[in-house]
Amino acid sequence: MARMKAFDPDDALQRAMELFWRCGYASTSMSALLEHMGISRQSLYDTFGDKNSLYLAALDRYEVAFTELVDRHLGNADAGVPALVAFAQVYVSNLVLPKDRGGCMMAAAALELGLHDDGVAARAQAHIDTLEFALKSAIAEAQRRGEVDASHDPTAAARVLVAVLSGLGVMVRSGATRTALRRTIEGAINALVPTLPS
Amino acid sequence: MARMKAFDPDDALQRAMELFWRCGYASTSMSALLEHMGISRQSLYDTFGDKNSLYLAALDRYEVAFTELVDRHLGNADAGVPALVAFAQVYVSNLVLPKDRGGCMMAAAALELGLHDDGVAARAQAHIDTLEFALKSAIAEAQRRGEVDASHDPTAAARVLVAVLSGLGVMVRSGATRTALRRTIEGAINALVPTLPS
DNA sequence: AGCTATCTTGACTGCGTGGTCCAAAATCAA
DNA sequence: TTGATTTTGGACCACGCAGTCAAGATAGCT
Repeated sequence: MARMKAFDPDDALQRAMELFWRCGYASTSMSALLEHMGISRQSLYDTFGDKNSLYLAALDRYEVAFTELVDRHLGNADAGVPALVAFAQVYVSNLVLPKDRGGCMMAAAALELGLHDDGVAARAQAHIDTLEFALKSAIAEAQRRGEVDASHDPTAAARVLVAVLSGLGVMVRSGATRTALRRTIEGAINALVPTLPS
Repeated sequence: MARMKAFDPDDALQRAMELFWRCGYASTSMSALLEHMGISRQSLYDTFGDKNSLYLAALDRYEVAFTELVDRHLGNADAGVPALVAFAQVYVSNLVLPKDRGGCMMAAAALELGLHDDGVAARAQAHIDTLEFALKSAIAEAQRRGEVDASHDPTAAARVLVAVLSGLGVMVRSGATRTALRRTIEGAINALVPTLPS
């Protein structure tokens, strides 16, 4: 037959995601992508199509990783408030860690393109729904386990938490420190899902 | 002397702000700005300098209008929970109204450029500080007036509310409806600043 | 009227863009 | 070896970009 692919498309996509994540869509040039992905121009277009397709693929890859993260922390049926707090910590770390204050790629995508690109808007909406459902489930489970007052509405609390987490993505790019983010999300959890004195 | 300026620089800047608001920085071309501002190329460069300066000026104009809005609702010394709720309503309207789901220009600016442009990051930080301070003051006043339990920490609550409001800007560009936004912010206020039964 | 400062129009310049194409080199299987 | 197929690199294209310049029209002032 013929020659095998010499580069790992998954690695290349990962690299593309990193650059899109840091610089957004419009400000990321194909030349910069080529350099950062470490493959040739021809290979890129053959494997991923045009810039838009590559971006959407990168966004999907981001979402897969995000969903895994959510599942790992909140997927278990017995995930209560401690799991929720742990998830929040990791979420903040992921916002701050990528090199330097990377923020949330999906939030950036929604703000930059959501208004004009239905594909991006749909993905952002799915992202939000995923997060809200996982949070709602965790809160409901916490109530079942008696950690949280049953009078709270898990859906409403989850909705607010999603907004807070989305807001952190904005704040981190405005220069907010890691501790500021942690204080914010901890304050939100304390107010929205107050643990009962046992 | 000489001929008077034939166009109103303030109007022109307002127009520029609208376009930057809707399309962001990188995706807004000077040609599009010329058309939307309704002035000639030369006038634009003479009056506002290059693209970056124009953007920062537009951002400043946005912030001035925003600060006025905040002052109008939360500036009075006797602004309590009702004023806070009213402000939230107007805030949501402003997110949704500009043509179609305009979102928050400052949030978009922070996400698109905050990482690479210190001027933008500083403005976004100032925006957040302004909002947080006004909210904190209103919450503290509400406590003084007995509307809210004094055990709450106004600073912490204000911080979370800022995050929620920032998050709304992300959600609206993901396709969230006006009612979804209102439910979210109302849920946040109810949880963070619960009005005492009188 | 004459002067002067501004506005408008349109052409122009580099430059960077996304995207295509080609050819040589490299690598696999038969 | 041969043939198929991918990789790489560079050349190339049309286009849009931000920004500049010059010439002419227009308006206020003395």
